Amino acid sequence: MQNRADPRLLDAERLIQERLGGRRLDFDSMLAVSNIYRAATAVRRRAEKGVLSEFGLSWGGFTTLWVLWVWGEMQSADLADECDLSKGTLTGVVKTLEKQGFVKRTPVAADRRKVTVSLTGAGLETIEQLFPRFNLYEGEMVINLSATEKRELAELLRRVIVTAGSS
Amino acid sequence: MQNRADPRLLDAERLIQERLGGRRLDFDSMLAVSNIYRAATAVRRRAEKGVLSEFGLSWGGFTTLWVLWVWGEMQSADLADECDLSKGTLTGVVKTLEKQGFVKRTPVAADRRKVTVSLTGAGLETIEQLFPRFNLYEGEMVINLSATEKRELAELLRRVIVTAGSS
DNA sequence: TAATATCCGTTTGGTAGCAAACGAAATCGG
DNA sequence: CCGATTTCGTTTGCTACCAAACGGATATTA
Repeated sequence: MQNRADPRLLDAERLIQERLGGRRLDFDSMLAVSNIYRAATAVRRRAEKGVLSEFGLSWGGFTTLWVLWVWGEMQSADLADECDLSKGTLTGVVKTLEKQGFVKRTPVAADRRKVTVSLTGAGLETIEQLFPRFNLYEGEMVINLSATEKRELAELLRRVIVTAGSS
Repeated sequence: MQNRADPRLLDAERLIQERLGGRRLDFDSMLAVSNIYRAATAVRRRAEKGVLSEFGLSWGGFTTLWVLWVWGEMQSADLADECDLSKGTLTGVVKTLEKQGFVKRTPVAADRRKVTVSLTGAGLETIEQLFPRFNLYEGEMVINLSATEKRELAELLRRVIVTAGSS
């Protein structure tokens, strides 16, 4: 374990080990989990400040647009699920996107409790313009990883998602 | 690349490739970045629903308590920095923690613009009880990773943090 | 088929989070 | 010194997010 590889982040980690080293703690898991969260925050902030703000979109708004683009028209509950948002939150996100003209809601005739959400023309145009640029940002953020490392990272995270997600 | 390793998550990924495959996109980066975010959400939710809610703490509140535990009394700006929160957000988190009696704010005599934040006795007791349990949760969430893989994951994420964080 | 239970999206009430404006306090320049 | 600038933490206004309560619509069952 080359523990001195990156001088920028490990100082704090070493301090923590000194402070808490007396206790029987699982440092490997601690560092893995806390870095997941820190990385996610950094990535989100960068994307929001960069591309997304130009289009007036939050991370959640972008995700919703993107899911609708890939999957097409969707029922509200499924959309919430796919976007990994509670249904209450999704209502708000869709409301905002509707105001912006990116999305439209359509009542389902067969079951009047239900609603489907779909992209408008403007929404489609926006996501088609936006996504390639977003993807460039993604590339920048993992620029220090080789292709193999990216796949490795994705695979390791996949396992965490499965474990942590099955609450 | 064994792309069929985990049947649970890859279906959507394959669909995406089918839908977007015609475009010249960087899928490796896309999957790495989006999995970072999904993993972070899963991890946070699980921790909040599990241990943290028992102590009436949010993720941010926990982080703040933890940082104060490791680093000791801190000035507000440094604390915000270390917790990776804006100073405005930190004011709110500290206000909540203060209400709960976990933390106290002390004006700095030498510079009356400044304030230091520190754990109260109850705060210290709480984090000392809480952290080992939180750490067990962390362990559970990466239970499907070997020790080497955990360190690998932490290291890959460290590089992402450095790149994405230097905005 | 009427009462009950379940299901669906929205609303509500709360915390969290950010950026930008703010006001008080310290520092700097002349 | 004294005015202008910078540096703090807080406040403000906004979006996002969740859980739980809600109310209308559909299913179930007796």
